[in-house]
Amino acid sequence: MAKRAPTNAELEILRVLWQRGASTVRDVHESLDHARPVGYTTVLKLLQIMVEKGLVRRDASARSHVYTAVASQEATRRRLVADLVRRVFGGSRLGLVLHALESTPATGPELEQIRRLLDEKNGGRI
Amino acid sequence: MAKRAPTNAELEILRVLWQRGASTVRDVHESLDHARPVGYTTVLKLLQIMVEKGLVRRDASARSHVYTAVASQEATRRRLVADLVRRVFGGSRLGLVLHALESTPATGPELEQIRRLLDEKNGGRI
DNA sequence: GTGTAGGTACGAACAACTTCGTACATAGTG
DNA sequence: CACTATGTACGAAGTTGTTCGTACCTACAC
Repeated sequence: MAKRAPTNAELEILRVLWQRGASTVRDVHESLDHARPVGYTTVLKLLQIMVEKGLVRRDASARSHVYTAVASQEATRRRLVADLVRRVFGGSRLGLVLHALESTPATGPELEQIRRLLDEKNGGRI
Repeated sequence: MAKRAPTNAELEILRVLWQRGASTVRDVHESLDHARPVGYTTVLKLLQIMVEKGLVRRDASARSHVYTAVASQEATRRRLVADLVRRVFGGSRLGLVLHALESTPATGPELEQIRRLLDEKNGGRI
């Protein structure tokens, strides 16, 4: 492991890669949120850095290199959530859960979904 | 608002202020986690910056200035969790809740606590 | 062949964070 | 008074993240 967590700009690029799958710089550049325009070479540079960090893999066999996310969105979320838990909740994952539950809108279907998940967990344990 | 979120080093200082209440630079410096030692003037500088950012208030009436956290720990947590939800879960707070629940250790008492909170929320509605 | 469109590489600049050295002020002690 | 201990202020350097300009390469159309 020892991989540094993705930064903000890197996360935006990863989001594109997770959604589109393997992509060229151009693909990523065009798929990026157009609300905050960013230069083509900026995306290129970021992807190069991300290769060095081990966040993406590069296939350079074609003229336009093709990039793929190394870590899954789920794994990355775990990583980032764990960081937050450590930094902000003193390492207590339960702390985050309770906090998140408290400030979550209590619409019926959502509560249902949560309750279902809880039941499953309970079912798993004896 | 428009306040920038506290950085890592700032969070560590805030943790001390929340725990100890109003404190001098020396207080904070000594209470800081000694695992990663940091210079006295570093803490001072950080506190000065935090005053500018509006993260802490300073009482300069005594020779040793006294600093107090402006935002509560709870409010700061809300802020940071909201940032994470935006950056990592595309703004879906429920996404975070489900994620956090899934990767939370399912010890009995904890599940109980969560269930109780859920019941309260339900009671609140309707 | 020549030119152009589209590609990569890379250096440089700026901003934010973090750290600390150094300068300077002042309370208190002998 | 002189010295020391304890404060604050501030500049500056190192690091990381982000952005982009510029240089250079090459496929392809004419």
